[in-house]
Amino acid sequence: MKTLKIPEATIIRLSVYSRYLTQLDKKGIVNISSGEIAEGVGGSPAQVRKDLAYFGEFGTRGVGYNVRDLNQHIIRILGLNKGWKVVIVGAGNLGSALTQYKGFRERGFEVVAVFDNDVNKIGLTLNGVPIFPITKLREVVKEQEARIGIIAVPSKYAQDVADHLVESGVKAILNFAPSVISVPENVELRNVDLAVNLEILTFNLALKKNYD
Amino acid sequence: MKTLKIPEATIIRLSVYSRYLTQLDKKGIVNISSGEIAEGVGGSPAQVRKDLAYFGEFGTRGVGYNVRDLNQHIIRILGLNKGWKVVIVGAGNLGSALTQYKGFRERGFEVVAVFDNDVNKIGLTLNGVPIFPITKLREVVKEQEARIGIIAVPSKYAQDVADHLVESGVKAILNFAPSVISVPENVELRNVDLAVNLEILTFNLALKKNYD
DNA sequence: CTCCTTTTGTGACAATTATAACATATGCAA
DNA sequence: TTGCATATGTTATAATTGTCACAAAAGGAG
Repeated sequence: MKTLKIPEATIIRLSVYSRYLTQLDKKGIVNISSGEIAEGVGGSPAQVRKDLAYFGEFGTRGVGYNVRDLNQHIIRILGLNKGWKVVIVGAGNLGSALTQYKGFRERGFEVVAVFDNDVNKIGLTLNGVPIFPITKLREVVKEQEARIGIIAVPSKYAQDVADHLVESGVKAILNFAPSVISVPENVELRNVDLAVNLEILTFNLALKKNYD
Repeated sequence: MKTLKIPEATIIRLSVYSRYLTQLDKKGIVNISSGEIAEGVGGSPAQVRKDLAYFGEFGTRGVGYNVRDLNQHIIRILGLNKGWKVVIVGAGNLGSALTQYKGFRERGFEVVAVFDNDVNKIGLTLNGVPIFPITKLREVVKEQEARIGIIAVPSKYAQDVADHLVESGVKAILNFAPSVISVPENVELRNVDLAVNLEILTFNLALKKNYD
């Protein structure tokens, strides 16, 4: 179990495995093989085993894996057993949708606050999550001990918001604004560019010329 | 210019370059070097040149690239010059947000319709985009010649919606539901799992143990 | 207890992707 | 026109990631 240099693709797959295992667990399935996992998520058995092998030995030779047990291991590997608190900046369409997104809670994330400048929104709640003015960011982050910030504001404010988040003590940022932002290297940053995903699709369509 | 086997990472970067070039163009900047692009998007000059080299020679040695010209080339490479029409299935929080997301239009995508089962939503519009019942999917897709479908429904309906989209003639699907779905191989599929992105962040935080 | 089947974990190999180095082309100045 | 500075395009090299094959371990049957 050497923990250095894990491919990001492996992390993404582990996340998918975990989701799948959660499903199986709910169905009452107890045991599963790498081959069945591969089939369930669309991959190869060898890949599944290799991904897991980065972190230890979780199966039994000749038998396979215990669904719940393996899922617990993956959840721990991904750090999801810590109950992360998340703040979202931007209560527009996207910010509101993310705040109410059930998929976050299901995976152990709790959105504790949303921030916006719009005086008409401040004081309201989204699904029970309070909307604060941006000026309260630092205070709330400290008080709630939130470690993750999500940026859901227009591009031109993204860097500014990122700076505020960093200054407030957030350790990881998920940026939905389609702009390049920079943060200190002790802060994790990930960009989700919604348009880019469509562009990859159109590139492939254009390449294969099968769009009509 | 051999068009085979382009790394997906290259496509993602091209998309980012293009966004950056659009910014520069608006600022009136005419020329740029691979080094400046690299600095602007956070990469290396060699990487920028290599990415472009997959598709041709767009620069002038000793000089650099013409901003607008290069951007046009990339836009063409990504297939964005075709004015793609998009339908979104699911008018919940996420579907609504995506429908009104300005970033799509800025990159040449037009959301022409949203579909939902909720009778209270049908007939309404989101930012001018009409909401139809799912039963109208095929008809609208055909009529509008939409080629891209976005899935923004709960996981358990995702596969079903995907089947409907494929049956309606859509050639590419962007799936926001956190579930594994399958489509015929002549249909492009891409998954955007919002929780996975947070999980990659927490994995890195957990690894570095710098979250407190 | 031994053999046989099954499925893991791993080490060797192959493919892919990124980095670096360099030769080539361009523009400018003298 | 020649030489120099600059920045591209490309080839070679390195690093990373994925695939494959197989030995090792477990469980069950005889």
